[in-house]
Amino acid sequence: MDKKPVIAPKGRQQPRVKIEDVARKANVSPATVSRVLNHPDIVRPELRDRVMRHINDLAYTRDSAARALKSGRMRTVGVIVPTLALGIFAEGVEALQNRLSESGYTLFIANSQYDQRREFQELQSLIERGIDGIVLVGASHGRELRSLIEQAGVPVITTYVAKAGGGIPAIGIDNESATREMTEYLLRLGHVRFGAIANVVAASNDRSRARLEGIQRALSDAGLPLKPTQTVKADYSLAQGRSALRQLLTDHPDTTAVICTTDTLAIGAMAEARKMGLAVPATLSITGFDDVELAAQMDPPLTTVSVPAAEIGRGAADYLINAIAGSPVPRSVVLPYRLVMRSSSAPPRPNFRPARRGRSRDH
Amino acid sequence: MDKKPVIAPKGRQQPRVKIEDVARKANVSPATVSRVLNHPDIVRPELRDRVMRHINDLAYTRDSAARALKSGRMRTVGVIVPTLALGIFAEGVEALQNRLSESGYTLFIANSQYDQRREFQELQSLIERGIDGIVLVGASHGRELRSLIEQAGVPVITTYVAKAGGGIPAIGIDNESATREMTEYLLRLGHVRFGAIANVVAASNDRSRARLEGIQRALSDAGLPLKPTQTVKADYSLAQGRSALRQLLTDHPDTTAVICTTDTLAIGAMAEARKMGLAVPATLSITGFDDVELAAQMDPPLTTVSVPAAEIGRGAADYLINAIAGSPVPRSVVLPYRLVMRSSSAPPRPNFRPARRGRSRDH
DNA sequence: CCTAACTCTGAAATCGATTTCAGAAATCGA
DNA sequence: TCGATTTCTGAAATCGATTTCAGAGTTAGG
Repeated sequence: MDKKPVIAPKGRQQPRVKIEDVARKANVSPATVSRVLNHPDIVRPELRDRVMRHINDLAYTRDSAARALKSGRMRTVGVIVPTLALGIFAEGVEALQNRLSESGYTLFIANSQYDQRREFQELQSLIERGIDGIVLVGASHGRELRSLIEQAGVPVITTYVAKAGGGIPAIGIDNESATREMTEYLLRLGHVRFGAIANVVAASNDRSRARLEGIQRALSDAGLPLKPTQTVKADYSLAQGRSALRQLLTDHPDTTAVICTTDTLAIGAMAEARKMGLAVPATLSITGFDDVELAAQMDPPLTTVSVPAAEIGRGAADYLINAIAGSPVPRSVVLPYRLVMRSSSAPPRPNFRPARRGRSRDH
Repeated sequence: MDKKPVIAPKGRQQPRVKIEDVARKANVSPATVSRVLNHPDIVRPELRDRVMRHINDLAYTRDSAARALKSGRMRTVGVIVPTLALGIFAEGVEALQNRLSESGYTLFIANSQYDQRREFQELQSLIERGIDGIVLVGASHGRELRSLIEQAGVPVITTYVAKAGGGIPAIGIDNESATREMTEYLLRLGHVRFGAIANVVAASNDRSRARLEGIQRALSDAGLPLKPTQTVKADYSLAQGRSALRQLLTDHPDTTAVICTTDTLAIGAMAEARKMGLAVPATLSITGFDDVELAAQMDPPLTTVSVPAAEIGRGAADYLINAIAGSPVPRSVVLPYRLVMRSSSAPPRPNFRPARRGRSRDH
């Protein structure tokens, strides 16, 4: 007689209430229930309330699959980051998610481990899922990835960089310019013997590559081009920062300033410097990039570049929300970075000093 | 007259290739194409290859909405973490995502900012999305949240804790036992004047609360119960670790061991200790919890408890995949933590030393 | 009081893939 | 060679919500 199983064997206990159930209870058609939910203003208030009551009574929620199928919109956005282990990305993703959530979107997350092939696969999976928008990191993507995006016709934005090729809009900072400024600052302090530690091992890490280029350019412009051995490549671990510094100082013991493309590397370098008995900044100035929470708490506090990760995340969310809605969107957004001068950097020891306007500290 | 806009204003350019298109090209029925994709083994190899070729030619991908509608499975899992800013959660989420991805699942991510109301809202949104499984953090959840889960009939698992109430399975470590062991270790070293710094400000942070209880229990058992002023409550920031230590030492200048419920707090405490001119571990032993990457790189390296975050993430993924498939699943999984003794902890200065078997270091 | 102009609601088609059911083709044994 | 299995494929129903189209009901104007 009654069709409801007394107790479902294992799976869903209730067969899930559907729009038709609500319609029957409320003595209206499914169409009306749908209207109540989607266009409340075109339903007679009295009727609307009655239907609403039954919706609540039955705790009805519409099936998003059916909804998506009919409407063609999933109300879903995907993001692919290299890794979540880096606070800078975690922060951006968190901001992204928060903003999307406010607008009724949900965020799919995936990570590529700095591997372009994996990025492509994850993107494929996301597109199959019917996402309405996609957030990427950086400008270096395979061409097949770009064509996949284009073919799918999904709005996309790439983050943490100021511009990306292939007509993809970007939101982020000008990485090269940031390290260029940082390098110029160190030059002004009077440094002449530089070293760079860059996590450019991963092919897709164009942020660090741009940062390295910023360093190189500034130094070339100053007539102090970096020799290959003055640049140590690393991945993004703290331990690599340590070994990189060791190697750098082995090759160039007289280095007075080390510029790292990441705070993690810089913190590793500082740890190693301490272990080697080198005073920072008296003997060696060290700078980082990202301004992670720890940077300010180091001893000495780390000079670095602050990246507005949360703002990038929010901006990416806003961009996609607008793009999906068909609203006009900016081509690209360049956000300001901020050089944070702390005490891990100082003029070099008064030795040979071609400083233009460096003030000596411990004269 | 004609309803189709000549050129889509902005959105999808191609009408998206559907299964029927593939079927027509390949001269088979949609059913066969579907079978090729879902049960390749029941289709004649020759035919299967032919269909496959056309699938690739047309770059066909099935519409997940339609798929989900028909099958009732979204192949989607949701996770709600307090925050991604903590490496320990980011690591777990990353492992979770990787494992899910291997099995064709996609991960929805949301964060609660340690707010139970927000957690509930995010869960609601995820459930409306039709997720097949949900991952939570910790055991403290509102009862309405639990009933929502139950009513939705969605498999759930909670993480980073050894057990949770309300019949919810858990995968994680025994937090209380871990700090109890840590405290006992410090007792064995000969410490008698303890302090604790715990991030128990957020009501929902039962991990840190359990850790604090572990400390308290061990000390009570040793006849050295912690006074209220020997416990400083904090949130999860590094800066709070600093101020907490300062406050602790203001109230109890003779403290010789400080146990923190988080590495972040411990690192903050170490920074402050250094600033105050206190030698670690000679004057003050400090311990943390989580074993973040930085812990090992500190000076001195931090004694802490290693939490298998990646394993937790993977385990949660496996649990849900099985639960969704209807396979038998374990009730709960308790993973081993690992006490990592590094040099931030040592016997107290030879002062008054009731050590049972502490070896003196600098005799 | 009757028709015109609206407003509101319901029936039914639709989105795209999956799967049951049954029939066609192929394989096998006699 | 013929019928009995077995294997494989296709037609059609189905998942649940949305939305068009048209008709029912209501109000207003003449």
